[in-house]
Amino acid sequence: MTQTTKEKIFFTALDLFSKKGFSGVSIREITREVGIKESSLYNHFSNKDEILASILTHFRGDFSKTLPPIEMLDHILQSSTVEQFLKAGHRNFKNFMEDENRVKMWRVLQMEQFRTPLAREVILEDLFKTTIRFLEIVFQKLIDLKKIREYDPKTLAIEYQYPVFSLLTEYTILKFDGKDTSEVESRLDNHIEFFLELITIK
Amino acid sequence: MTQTTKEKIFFTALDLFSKKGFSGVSIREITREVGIKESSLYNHFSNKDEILASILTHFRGDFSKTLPPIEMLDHILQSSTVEQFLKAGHRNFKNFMEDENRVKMWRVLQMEQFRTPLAREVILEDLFKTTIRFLEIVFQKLIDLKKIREYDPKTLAIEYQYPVFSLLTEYTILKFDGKDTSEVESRLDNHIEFFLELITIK
DNA sequence: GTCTATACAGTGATAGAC
DNA sequence: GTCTATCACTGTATAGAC
Repeated sequence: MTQTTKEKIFFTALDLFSKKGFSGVSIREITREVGIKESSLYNHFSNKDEILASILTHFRGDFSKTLPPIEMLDHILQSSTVEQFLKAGHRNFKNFMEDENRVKMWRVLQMEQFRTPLAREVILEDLFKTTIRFLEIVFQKLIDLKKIREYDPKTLAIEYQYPVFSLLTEYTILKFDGKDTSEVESRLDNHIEFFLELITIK
Repeated sequence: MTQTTKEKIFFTALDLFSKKGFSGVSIREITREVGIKESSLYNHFSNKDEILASILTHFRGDFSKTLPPIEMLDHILQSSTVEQFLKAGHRNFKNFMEDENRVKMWRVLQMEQFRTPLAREVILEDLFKTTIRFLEIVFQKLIDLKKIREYDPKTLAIEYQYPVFSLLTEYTILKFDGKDTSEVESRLDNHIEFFLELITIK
């Protein structure tokens, strides 16, 4: 639990950025919280923008580990039912977002999306494109395995994943205000049930 | 086309906020662009926060006009097919977002969602809740009219609308970078087709 | 790797003349 | 309703001692 000064700066900045936005937080405020002088910060980060870039890159690295590698897919898909697979994916992502630092990174990503090109890249490439491409492969394989009905795999990927993104947006806002999230969570369960029913061969 | 000073301040602030975020824009920058002195701005808005509140309230009012009043629903639903109804709604919203000021307000909303309680309220209440409640009533009526298959209307509302929100997020980012949006647009068309196929009585 | 000291332009906002 | 003048403070960043 012993943090280096650089780590302290990183997590303090993450916390403040996620509440007030990048431009709403000053170097003075970060260093005051960390307990060092402004000038000391520049021994660890060359400027304020580099702290933000470091946060976004960190999120990117973390997120890339949530999807199982394509090589393992065949094995996973053969040894589990579609329901098990989708629910495991759901649990997996839920675990990912249960880390409060990930939630903070998500908020920073949302707030910086029109100010920072890297934020847009992470949203478009990592969140949207990579996830959809992965699911497209999954559904194609499930069709080949005759585990689900024949359907355009990309359409299935979008119909499955896009509601999840919106539900996550709603969830994050509710959580931020400390409001009840049980309805959104049951909507997500409901969505998965609905989708399973839809693709199941009868 | 003759704008009052207050309007000039409003639209200049909207433009700048939508690019740099609220905290990234100074009163000086706004007034320089408008062509007045800083002190003159305070004759029209009591402070910087009031300009933001005015922008969010404006969006709220505009958006509330996009959904037809419930009293007219019976007439509309009886005199059109489900396909016509959904596609008209789509066109309607597309027109709404073709106004560049609305796009800017949307961006401000996204960026301010964790800094400004009013932004969260607009997203949760106006965008999510009101839209879903409206669609829930629509689908219930369509079921009663035997125009679509029997299904939980709230689930249908969510399955229809939530992908639209995500597609809109993606669309807005692509537009901001001046990138090609034709794929996202065809995904939206595809989603509507998919959903229509799903609820149609065969 | 931390500190003190310093630079200096930019911040939101107000008082009061015209 | 606009201006000039001014306020006290905050912004990022650097130089150089320890």
